[in-house]
Amino acid sequence: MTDNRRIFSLNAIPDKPGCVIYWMQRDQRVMDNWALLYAQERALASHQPLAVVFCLVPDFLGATSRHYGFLVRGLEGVAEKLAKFNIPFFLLQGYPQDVLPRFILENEAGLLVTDFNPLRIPMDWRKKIADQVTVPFHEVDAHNIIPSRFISNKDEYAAYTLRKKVDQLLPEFLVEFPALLNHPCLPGGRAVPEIDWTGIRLSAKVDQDVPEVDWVLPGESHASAALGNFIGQRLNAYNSERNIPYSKGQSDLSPYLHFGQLSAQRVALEVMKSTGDPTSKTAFLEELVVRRELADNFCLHNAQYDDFNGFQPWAKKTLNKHRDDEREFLYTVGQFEGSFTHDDLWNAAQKEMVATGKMHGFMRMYWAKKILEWTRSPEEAVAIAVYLNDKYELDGRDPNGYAGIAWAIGGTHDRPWSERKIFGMIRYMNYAGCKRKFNANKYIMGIPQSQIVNPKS
DNA sequence: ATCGGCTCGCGCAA
DNA sequence: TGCGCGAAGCCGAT
Repeated sequence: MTDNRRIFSLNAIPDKPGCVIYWMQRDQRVMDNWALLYAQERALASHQPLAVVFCLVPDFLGATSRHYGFLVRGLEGVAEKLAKFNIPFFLLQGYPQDVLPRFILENEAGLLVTDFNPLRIPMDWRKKIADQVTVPFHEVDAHNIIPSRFISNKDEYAAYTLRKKVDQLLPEFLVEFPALLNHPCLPGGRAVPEIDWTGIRLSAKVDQDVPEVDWVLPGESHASAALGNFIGQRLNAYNSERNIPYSKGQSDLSPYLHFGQLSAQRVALEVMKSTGDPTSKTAFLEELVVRRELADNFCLHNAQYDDFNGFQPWAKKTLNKHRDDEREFLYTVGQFEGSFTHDDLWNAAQKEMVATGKMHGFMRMYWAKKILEWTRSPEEAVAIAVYLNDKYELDGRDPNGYAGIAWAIGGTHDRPWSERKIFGMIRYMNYAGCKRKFNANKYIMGIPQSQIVNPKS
């Protein structure tokens, strides 16, 4: 049974007979998916068919072919896998509010289920759908181990305030998943369509200037293999290697977690089961659980999560005080995008992101803090960091990215430090500090070359 | 090499 | 009301 603390009603319509539809959004996988499990549970209880639907929006929130390719190839695997469970998959093209209500009517649905996403646009879609449909509409948090709406009803001040709640609740929520069952009946109203996957990829009206990458292969079977590889090969050294940007010490699972092709709960279960250095396991689980779920909490409760106005009062005050400080270097967004700063370490991090779709976690902090230092205002810095992150990172448009940028530029979830130019009391980082931690030149020399097509001017 | 101070707000203990 | 504490910081003193 799905824990009812995972479920949130998006409208007050009472139960109705009819098939169950899972509108898949953020959690694009068949296994280990609480939203799908709940939808099947409800369908079986009322002897009804179950269908999964995904709405592919025409411009996908400014995503590029890099993201679109990863998404669509992953969905192709979802459709194949669902078919083995006798669950049909429908791909609707258009905005949810334009295509989903009609689909629900045509299939004479009795219940609509979706997954959880705290970001502005998906939240707005949910609201529009809730206003239009005449069936009960339930959201299931399939992304967080401890459901975001349940663990806290406010914008947590720092990691330690959420960590306490995580430590307390984790044993209740970090449980094995029940098996998805072969579904006994198919919806009668509508034939399961053949989907022209290649045609969909080629016809997408997305930015074609950022190519797909080949170091990380999309889909939940590749995600599962990547998890096994990390636990078997690299988890043991995670604590000592994770902040060395050329050492492959990180899990590299974030693209899978972002697209929901891998469940964080599955990752946590497998890491807990593994034998290995306990310090590494603890350090990894801190990032996977506390940091990741803190980012969802931040976006859920702070509507201005990608904006200067969303910073803490002390941070806004100190940044305001230093608005007119002299900047030694000023760059345009195009100069940042093309890696044309005076700082070879910064340029290397930017090139890594452009070429691979994943900048090393430690470098993301340095990268964002330098954008603050080299632009005219914190507003401009946030806008540039968000633009570049969302365009090039495979895990762009994710709460983790917004929380990370707010941490680096706006001191969110961090503490004040001693006052200095431009930064005020926001934690400072510099080149010398990086050199103390790792061989900066080795990182710079190891970055693949990349080409920017049509940078912003 | 290691340690404390930097500075603010929280949440808990007293 | 006091006190401990906080993602990766830096800097200066020992």
